[in-house]
Amino acid sequence: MTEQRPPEPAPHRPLEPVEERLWRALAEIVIALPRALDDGFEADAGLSLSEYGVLAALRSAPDHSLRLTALAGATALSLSRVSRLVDAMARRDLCERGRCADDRRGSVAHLTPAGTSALRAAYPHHLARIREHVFDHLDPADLSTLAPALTRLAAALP
Amino acid sequence: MTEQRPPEPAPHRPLEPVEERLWRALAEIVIALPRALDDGFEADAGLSLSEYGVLAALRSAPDHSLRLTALAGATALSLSRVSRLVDAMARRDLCERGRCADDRRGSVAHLTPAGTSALRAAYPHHLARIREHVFDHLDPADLSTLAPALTRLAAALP
DNA sequence: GAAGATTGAGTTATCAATCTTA
DNA sequence: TAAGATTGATAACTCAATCTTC
Repeated sequence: MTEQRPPEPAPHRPLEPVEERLWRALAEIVIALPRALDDGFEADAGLSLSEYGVLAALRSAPDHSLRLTALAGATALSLSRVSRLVDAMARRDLCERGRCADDRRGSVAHLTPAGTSALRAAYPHHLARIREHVFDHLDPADLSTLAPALTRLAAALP
Repeated sequence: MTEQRPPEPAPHRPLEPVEERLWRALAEIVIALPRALDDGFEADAGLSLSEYGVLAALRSAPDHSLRLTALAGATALSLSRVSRLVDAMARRDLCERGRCADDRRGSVAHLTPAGTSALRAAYPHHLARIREHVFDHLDPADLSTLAPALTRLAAALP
């Protein structure tokens, strides 16, 4: 009975100190960063962060249009959230809804000129808050480690 | 007129490509990670992530008690959210409310034995999800860069 | 039956106003 | 006046059920 075991079953191994520190920081970031970024942005820009995300996703899509499912994927929002959000934004003429040509189940959101203007007007405010709350506190030398690591993390999320 | 200008006023300088990649990943993480961690955790553990955070904060506090403002700080939740959450948890006997001895404005939350049990029972589930959604996707060699960088980021949040 | 989308119902989170004590 | 906390109103968000089309 001298059979060798692996150190410990992976899912139950407690966090190492460095993992614990990372986890605490990440937990605080996911809770507090959206609040910090949103705080004042809506007042300055007339858009919530989610609305900004929708406009930005449409802006960079072919024909400035996306099906709702694709929009949900691009913004990481849930489909039902996107459906309601696009409704509200269409009422404010930031985008318009349409039916999908080749698949009649589909709904498409399309960027309007007013939406383009709103996005352009909001951009400097958005940028300023990202710098203020994120990049002003990061060492430029760390970016080349952080970017791929966080990208892998994000890619693994459902 | 050959006067030299700084490259550009900092708050308006657009994101560098590496910054853009980092920002996109971070944006996805703050939106999708809480969902991913919460998904199933409540069913497995009988606690929401916020409730888990409250219990964990109380557990590591002197006398297993914290004033609500301190609890809000420790969990990164808003004070009003904490007030309601502690109410709901007290109804389930996970913690109890008390008045502060030396400052009669203050409310204190105190961990109960049932709260301690719930925390202990939830811990392995919590740990498993953190490993599954975070550390399984990070290179251990990056941790020593990531941990301090994210800690600085978190520390700068309001 | 499965995919895309919508909707009703319920939960979670925030804001502003308020109350009490310092 | 300010700090700690609570609460009513409201917005954001999710879940499950549903409808339509594939």
